[in-house]
Amino acid sequence: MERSGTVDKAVRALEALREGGGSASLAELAARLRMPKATLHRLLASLAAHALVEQDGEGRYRLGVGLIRLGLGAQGLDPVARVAKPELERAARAFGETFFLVAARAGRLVVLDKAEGTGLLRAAPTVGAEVPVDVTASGRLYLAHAPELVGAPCASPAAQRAARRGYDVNEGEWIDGLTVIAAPVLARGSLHGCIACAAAAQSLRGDRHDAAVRHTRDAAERVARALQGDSRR
Amino acid sequence: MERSGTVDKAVRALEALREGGGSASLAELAARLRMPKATLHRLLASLAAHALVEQDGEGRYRLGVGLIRLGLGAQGLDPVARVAKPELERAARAFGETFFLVAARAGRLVVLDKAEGTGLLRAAPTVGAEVPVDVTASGRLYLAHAPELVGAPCASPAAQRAARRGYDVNEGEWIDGLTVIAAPVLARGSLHGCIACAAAAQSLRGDRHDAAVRHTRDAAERVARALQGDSRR
DNA sequence: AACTTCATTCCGGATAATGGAACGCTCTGG
DNA sequence: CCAGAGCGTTCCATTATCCGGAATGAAGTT
Repeated sequence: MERSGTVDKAVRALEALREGGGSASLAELAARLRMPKATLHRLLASLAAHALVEQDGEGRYRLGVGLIRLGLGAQGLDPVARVAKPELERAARAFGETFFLVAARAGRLVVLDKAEGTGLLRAAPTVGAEVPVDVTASGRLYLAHAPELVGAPCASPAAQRAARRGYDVNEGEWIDGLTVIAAPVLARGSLHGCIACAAAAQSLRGDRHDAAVRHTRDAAERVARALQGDSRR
Repeated sequence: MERSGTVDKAVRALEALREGGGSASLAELAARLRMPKATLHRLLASLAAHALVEQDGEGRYRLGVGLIRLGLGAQGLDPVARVAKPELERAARAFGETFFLVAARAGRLVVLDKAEGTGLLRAAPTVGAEVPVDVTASGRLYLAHAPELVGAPCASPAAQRAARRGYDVNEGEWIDGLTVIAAPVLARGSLHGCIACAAAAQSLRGDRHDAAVRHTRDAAERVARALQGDSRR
């Protein structure tokens, strides 16, 4: 697959700017990316013309509002993310913990959206971040229902058990102290994503655990029903 | 300011993909952008390598998850948007109408974030979209407090009146039937943005109008206080 | 099996990206 | 008050690489 070196460099600049957090000077960025200042400056000038990057009062560069428009556009055009958003917020408000949507895109599992809980101690996943397949509840549901979407040959016994039960639980396998409960969004015979509830392990004991399972499965089913009814593909 | 033609074309492709809504084939995109298919294909190959675009099962292109990460990253890194988000949601939930955040970026007014109301008839601004300066409440507040940020020489009398009052109202000047109430976020002696409440004109009569003003000014003040306290610039 | 339509690859030529060096500017400290 | 360091920005000869019409191969469609 033939590529364009110029575009590659421009995207690397955007990602470096994001990882840096806040703003970065041209010289800093050039050093981090090992690019000549002149080259980088030309790329940033084009990105700035479309507002994908901006410069503050005295020259430093940061990500621009054009990216917000494109990013929210991508989210809004995604059928699953669109119908899941209100359900995530509803669940987060009702239960007080963080709910998020995970789906397979380009062979990887990513967080498509989230609605954070209300507690002082709460899970805060990064939207857009990748999630591992092997050690997560969402990953196992994908292994069982659609292994080809995450580049896996077949499902493990544990994954098949989770699929039969209709949800899966992950207690500290992925991140120590974090419990995640995930339920599949199954519509028109295929898996469109997973709704997951994440919280500190202590917050999901006993009754709270059962309630979390209920809220998660309920939200996943609502999203599935909305997808069925939605005429748009 | 010297630019890179290659990067310009790549960004134009992204924006065309967003405006098209949903997905587009290579041939469609090439026709819309008047680019040779081979050229466009090379650009998209690079964008796809970074997940800024994706291809569905049979070749069609759409915006990718990498853009969601970059876009929400840009929003999360913006100090004003970050502290305003919970206040927007709180106000929208409490009052039931749409609240949004407007700020000047690169000499233009743009919607940085929003929280939609609950009614069936509700305002739904596009995050990232530009807002005119002359015919909006937020625009007048900018004219009065920081005309240089929106490329204007001086403030009109109407703008100065709005600034003295501490908020401004727009009834149908911008969009027929739409009433917007805006209040400035003033911190450390300068204007960082405007919190605005938007609804159908009929929904903001009498008591509701006064309540909307109260909620809007309250939210703006909370954001301002959060900005003062926040040590990060 | 002929035809259309699609994404993708090829390759010689010309364009436009490259990057080291120089510029103008604002600080900083002697 | 000026030398120096740092910044973003511009210059320009070189050449890497982007360009794009044409060719390819794989699906569908008639």
